[in-house]
Amino acid sequence: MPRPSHVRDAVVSELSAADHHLWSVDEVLESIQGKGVRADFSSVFRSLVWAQGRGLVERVELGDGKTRFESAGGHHEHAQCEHCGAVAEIPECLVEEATERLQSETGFAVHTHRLVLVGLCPNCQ
Amino acid sequence: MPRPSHVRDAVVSELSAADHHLWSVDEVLESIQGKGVRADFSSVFRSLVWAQGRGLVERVELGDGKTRFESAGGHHEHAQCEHCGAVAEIPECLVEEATERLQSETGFAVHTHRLVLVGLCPNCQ
DNA sequence: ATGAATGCAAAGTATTTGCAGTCTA
DNA sequence: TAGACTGCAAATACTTTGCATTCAT
Repeated sequence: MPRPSHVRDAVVSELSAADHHLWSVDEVLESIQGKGVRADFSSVFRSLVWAQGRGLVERVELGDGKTRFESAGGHHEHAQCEHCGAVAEIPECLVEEATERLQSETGFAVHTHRLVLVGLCPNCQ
Repeated sequence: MPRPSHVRDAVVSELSAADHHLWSVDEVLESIQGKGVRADFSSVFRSLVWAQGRGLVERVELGDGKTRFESAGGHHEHAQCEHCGAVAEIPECLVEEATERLQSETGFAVHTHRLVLVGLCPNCQ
């Protein structure tokens, strides 16, 4: 019988609170610790993987070597500032329309995609 | 005065030979070693970084934690098989058209992007 | 007691760097 | 000899796993 999981609870709650905000494991850890939750990196990591398996959160790879997570929900893309690293969310999906065409052209059955737009955020321009 | 750089030469030659093929550092290393070139991982890595700085090759992040390189050239996207890892090239760019619109919507000055389509290749379907 | 969640530490994986040795001009 | 390239090894940076401990049932 499961024992209450304060870490898991805090992690899931944290991500669903800030919709579509991107979190690295460290950020989640610091954030919930700041709220008084006693937790460890690996527990947070495992909670995130667990939540991913349950479809609660999604793993996002921006290509900078750090894994991030966000609450699962409507699909969207991300734009990352190449100077300060800030990430903005782009509500619409730019790729969906093209996947059918791609399937016939390449033979790939495209299930999903990862798109990161890279540039300068308003502050860094 | 520079001394002849057999590693650098071999690396650049290897990448430009197979146009737009994606190479991990290890793959480049094994490939040129197979051709009798004596080389080390770090030399190959540094050659690739050097070539990137000269605009000869581009670094490609597929989001699986392995850095890859390909010869620089016309922009295109990649599709990766989620089962076997095979990568196919997609000649056209699906995003270009949208960047202007994004700039006005998000304030980001988009310089480039990373797109990876993920699905099943013909063999793995 | 049982079984699951957690913390700590160690192992993994891949990239990046320091530095001494090598080699050509 | 000077200066640049190379190889080896160590340092980084993150992610992932093993295992003993803790805790509510």
